[in-house]
Amino acid sequence: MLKAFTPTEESFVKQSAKARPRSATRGPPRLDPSQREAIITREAVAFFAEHGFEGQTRELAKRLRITQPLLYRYFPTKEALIERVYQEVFVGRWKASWGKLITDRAEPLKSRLTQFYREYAEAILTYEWIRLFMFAALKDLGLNARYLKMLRERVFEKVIVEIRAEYARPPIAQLPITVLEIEMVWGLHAAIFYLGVRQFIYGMPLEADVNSIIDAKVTTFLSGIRCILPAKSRV
Amino acid sequence: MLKAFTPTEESFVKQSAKARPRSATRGPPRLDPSQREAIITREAVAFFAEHGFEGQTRELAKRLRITQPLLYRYFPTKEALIERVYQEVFVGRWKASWGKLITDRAEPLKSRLTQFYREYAEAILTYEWIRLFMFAALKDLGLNARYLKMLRERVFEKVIVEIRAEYARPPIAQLPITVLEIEMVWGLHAAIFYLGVRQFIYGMPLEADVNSIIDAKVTTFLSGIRCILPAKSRV
DNA sequence: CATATTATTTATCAAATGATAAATAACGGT
DNA sequence: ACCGTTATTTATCATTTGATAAATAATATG
Repeated sequence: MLKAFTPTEESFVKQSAKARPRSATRGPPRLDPSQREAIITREAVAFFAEHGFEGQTRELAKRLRITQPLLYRYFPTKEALIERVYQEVFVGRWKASWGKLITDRAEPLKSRLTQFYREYAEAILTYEWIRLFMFAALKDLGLNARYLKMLRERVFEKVIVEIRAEYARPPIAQLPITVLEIEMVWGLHAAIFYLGVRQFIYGMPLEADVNSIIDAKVTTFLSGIRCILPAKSRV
Repeated sequence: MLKAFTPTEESFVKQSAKARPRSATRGPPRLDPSQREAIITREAVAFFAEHGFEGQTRELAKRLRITQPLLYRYFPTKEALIERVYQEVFVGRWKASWGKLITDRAEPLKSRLTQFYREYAEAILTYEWIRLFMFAALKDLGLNARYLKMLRERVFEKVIVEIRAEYARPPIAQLPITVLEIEMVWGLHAAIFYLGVRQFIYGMPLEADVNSIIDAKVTTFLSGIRCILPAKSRV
């Protein structure tokens, strides 16, 4: 049974003039294509996050209160819809401001890192992001390789550059990033990501506040990384 | 032991007397049921680890060089086969000796922890274990909830008990395990598990030796946990 | 109101997929 | 060497599932 559509949903979109009292069991009438597409995308994000990409188009359509062939008016294939979901979540939730946040030496290093990881955690520690990322990673290595390459370039390497500068170590142009350094940053990243795994894949609610955990992890990270930085440059 | 036979393939099993030169394109003839079942299980572990549990029985059969209906002679349903895979990997690779290893106070605490996590890492940091665990977790929360409950009881709590004892803190019967304590142990566990995620889900080879990483993580863990242990008991 | 446009549905296809039943053939016992 | 047992295959079913084409109906426009 189609549960009578909710007020919070798309019910009021495009109910322009006549306040048409549609038959209650029926979905909304002819929506504007751009609206419909947005609605489909939004629901697809939630749907595939829950069921994985093997989730069936018919079930997705049912959740949308539309028929399954209508999906194919907006997306040529299921794969195209999934691609759109990727864009929406992995690209759309990346904040362009993060690069400058990390490298803004007007702020103390620790507060920059804390701030960045708080924002990053807020972006990725969601049911959708974590599960979709894991589903995508298990499905094919390509997508995640791209994402993690970006993460390394835009975050990991920048973080190490800043740390080197902070502690007066040789710049990476002079002494390339070491395995130990990158491993430390991976460790910090892993700790935060794993909070999402615990919550949204293992289904175990976190007992502590995320921001406190992040603050603690960043502190530990910074105190730990001093031990493995390369020797000071003797200028 | 099931894996006792055959270095590489099932080719030589049961080629008893006559050394029958079967047509090369054909699979082996009538295998002993217990052997066949073991072979199917072994291949199913690899197959589902690669493709997830939506992997198709026909493709699995092809890899086994048998026909698909033969699978149903050994396992009533696909679900039963998956259940067997769970058993084989998650139950079968758990070592009963770990409990005593952790609590054996004849050994120093640090070497006990290092030894345990080295052995545990050796068991779970495999393509099969990591991916199957993640597939299972994403599919339904039930299985992993069971596993993680076991992990908490048989490892996490024991570790905290040992640490409390080592540093002369109140026993957990007197002062229950705190959120911070369990969070620290989770963190250590996460770090090790994430090594597997990087390798086998993200497809990024590790640049450092696993044992060295574990030693370092255990060291960091032990130095970090002293700060968050409850106050000493004043007896 | 009449008509064109098009968002949406209905009907349906073809391939995939888990599962079953009957036919076949390899092996062991006598 | 024969024969019964049974491991294995062949043939096939019933759903499921991504996708397409045609029919329907809501909206805009004149």
